Amino acid sequence: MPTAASIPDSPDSPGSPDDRADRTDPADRTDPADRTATDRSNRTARPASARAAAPTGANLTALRDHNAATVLSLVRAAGAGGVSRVELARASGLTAQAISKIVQRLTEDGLIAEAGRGASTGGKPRTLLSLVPDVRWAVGAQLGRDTLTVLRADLTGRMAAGRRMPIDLAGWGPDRVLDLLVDQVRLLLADLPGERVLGIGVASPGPLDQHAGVLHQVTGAPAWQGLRLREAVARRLELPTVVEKDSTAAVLSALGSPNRAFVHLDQGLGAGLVLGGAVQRGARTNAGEFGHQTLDPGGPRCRCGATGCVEALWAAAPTPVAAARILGEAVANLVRLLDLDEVVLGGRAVLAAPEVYLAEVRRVLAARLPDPDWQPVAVSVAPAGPDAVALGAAGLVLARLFG
Amino acid sequence: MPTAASIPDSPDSPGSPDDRADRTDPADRTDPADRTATDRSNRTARPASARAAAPTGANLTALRDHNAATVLSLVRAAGAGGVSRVELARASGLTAQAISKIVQRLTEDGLIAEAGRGASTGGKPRTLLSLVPDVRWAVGAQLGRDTLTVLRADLTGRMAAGRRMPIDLAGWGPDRVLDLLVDQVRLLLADLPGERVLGIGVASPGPLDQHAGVLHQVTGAPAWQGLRLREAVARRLELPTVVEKDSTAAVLSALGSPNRAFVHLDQGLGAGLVLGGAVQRGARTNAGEFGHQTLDPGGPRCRCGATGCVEALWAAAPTPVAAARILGEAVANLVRLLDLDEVVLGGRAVLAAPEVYLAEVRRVLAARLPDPDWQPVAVSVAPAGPDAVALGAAGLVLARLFG
DNA sequence: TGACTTTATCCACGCTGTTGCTTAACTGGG
DNA sequence: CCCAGTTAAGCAACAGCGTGGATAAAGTCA
Repeated sequence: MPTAASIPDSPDSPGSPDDRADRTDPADRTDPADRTATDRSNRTARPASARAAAPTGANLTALRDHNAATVLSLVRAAGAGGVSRVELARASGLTAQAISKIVQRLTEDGLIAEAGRGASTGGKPRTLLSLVPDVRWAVGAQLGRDTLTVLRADLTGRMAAGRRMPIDLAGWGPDRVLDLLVDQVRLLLADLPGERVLGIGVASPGPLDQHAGVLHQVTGAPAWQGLRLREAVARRLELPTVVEKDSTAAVLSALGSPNRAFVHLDQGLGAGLVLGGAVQRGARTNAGEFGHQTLDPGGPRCRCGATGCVEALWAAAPTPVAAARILGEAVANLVRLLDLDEVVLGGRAVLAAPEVYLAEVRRVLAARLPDPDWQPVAVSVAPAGPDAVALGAAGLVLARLFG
Repeated sequence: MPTAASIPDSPDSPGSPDDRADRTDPADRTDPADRTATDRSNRTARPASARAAAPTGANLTALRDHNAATVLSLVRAAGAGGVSRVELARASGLTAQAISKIVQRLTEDGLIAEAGRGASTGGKPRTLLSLVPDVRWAVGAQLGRDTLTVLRADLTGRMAAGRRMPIDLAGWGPDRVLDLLVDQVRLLLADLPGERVLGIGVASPGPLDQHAGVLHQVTGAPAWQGLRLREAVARRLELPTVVEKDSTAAVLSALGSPNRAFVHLDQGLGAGLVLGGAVQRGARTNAGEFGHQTLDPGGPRCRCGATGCVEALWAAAPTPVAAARILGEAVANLVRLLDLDEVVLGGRAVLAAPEVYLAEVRRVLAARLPDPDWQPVAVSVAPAGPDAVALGAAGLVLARLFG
């Protein structure tokens, strides 16, 4: 159930359309800088987009940043209760001395602070440390087909302020929508010094090139095709900008298992994947096309042209329970293929009947995966509710800080 | 097509059954040491096996090892042609000085050596470096239900020697099979000094706990249930030992795209996944259960109890082409969900009719994914042929060295 | 032949985490 | 009440990492 407070709708829509060079030719989508120079593998059938597996070297700065992110991440995971240096040392594998130094730096930066003392375990009691939530902020935005959501999140990933308003992505075109986006972000950040804003994450319907920040064709919105979204937003707001597919962003809307999926059932069906602790985007950053998994070759024809896609079966289901069951079957496939232990359900279709989806997905999972080797799988509804995508987009910015 | 030379069959089977304490109670499968101590997340429905996301700290030793592995990996990727220090510096992001130091250390260890000079680009010609393949060896073994494969691979991942022999996994029981395994490995390593052997990787049918190295139930072979396979092998051979599921091991049998799958169609159907450059095992190290993806709820009943599993549909297919088409449909789902750009087909069922599978999978992929956003996907048959699983198990050991 | 370019190394340096030791802070027995 | 024992955290010296500037080596080209 969506427990967190959600954004109040606020219908106002300024924005003046003017033409800028944000468009790119759909032909040259790939960034040549992304390809490694020393790529002389002698395999016969070489995949086209063998993007740098980035086995990149690390220097002392990278080492320090890595350890700082590690510690910060552990402090965040501890929540308001706090953690002691001793616990940080044990969990990170670093020595107590190293932890002390790192904690000192983080404290000087204002990111963490002492938060009381723990019970003594026979000697000097541990000093507890916790995150200072509001020294840095991340902005998250969701460009929906009919809705724009903009919010501000603190370091713990909690939403502090936000607005949601109706738009017409296809009809208005990029300039008007982006101008509106920019105005709303400026309102959110009005009383904040710029150096305390880490950046902005913008979630959009796919497919897109996440790395380059360029949209591909957005079904039914030709004006957006080839838009250099990251550049466009970064230039207007002068903030570090990250672009992400909506369902992928959503998986970062809350902390969770290192092997989890966010199943986003809105106008389309997508899945955001975190596997082995890392967000998975795939070779062309299009991973998570969950809606067009074939679940029944004899099923109804889908708008994608194929037959028996999950999305088509779901749309054709006679009752809400039947629709939820279809989703459950697809989720069972997902869990089994990737060995997930957490599935978060979200998107408007789910939020319209959360109990039905929760119950049916759990039921199908229990039936399809009776073997204890595959249990338990935690199934829940996105705590951020309708803000999950935008909050996850903000989480994408926070992720830079936490490793 | 399986081009590489494959292991000659050699039927001999010593091995004396004696009882050792390699068994573990199936109840205490999880290793308590794997769980983080500072795990006090306040989520309500916490997944049971939220194994340490391991945001572990790094010290200077780890930094050095990481950079050495990075460089070594780049040298390996360059193949026999070699790479220069300058290219290594550019690809790794390290300075030329750092590369020089690292190269010096690696050369002293005998892992790499100079391999001629490149053409001058206007000044002193570059000194080319390449891997010395046979200074270290990795052993790979596949415990099949009816076959034992044991081989030795050099640093480039090429098989140097190996044997394959029939066994009866269920009938013989662990001790006889493991004794045979140990004898065969000793034969393979007879003329090698121990310090040049990096370790052994053992692939087995799943499910298993890869991290703990403990088998779960092996269908039809109750004597193997709960066997501490890693400990048992490590104790007998006194070598670093890694255990892996067969299909997961196979994905490491050759270098390839950072987003690829090895589809292993043998007695069962499994998939080994490399996503984002990392092998994916999932929450309970059971990822890749590809055979029991539901592809047609109205289909025939599977031995797993459900209906319409890929495996059941495949088995029920009237012709080899129809069977290959089923696999193609399942692979199309996989490619679309994870955005893969490379799929390798292997296992005896594929190797029995490689052209049929290759053609059908390619055909279905082209039909199911007409959108250029999803192309090209390189589809091939495992170059290592029947040795893919064992070679991948050896690759698992090599992976330690290459990062 | 000599100027120039590129490659690779030498050496001093700053910064990292580590080690050994000291100080701080609390528990609990006599 | 005191003091031994225990645990937490900081201080100082240190080894090892990659970096930056200078330099030698080995080619090209006019």
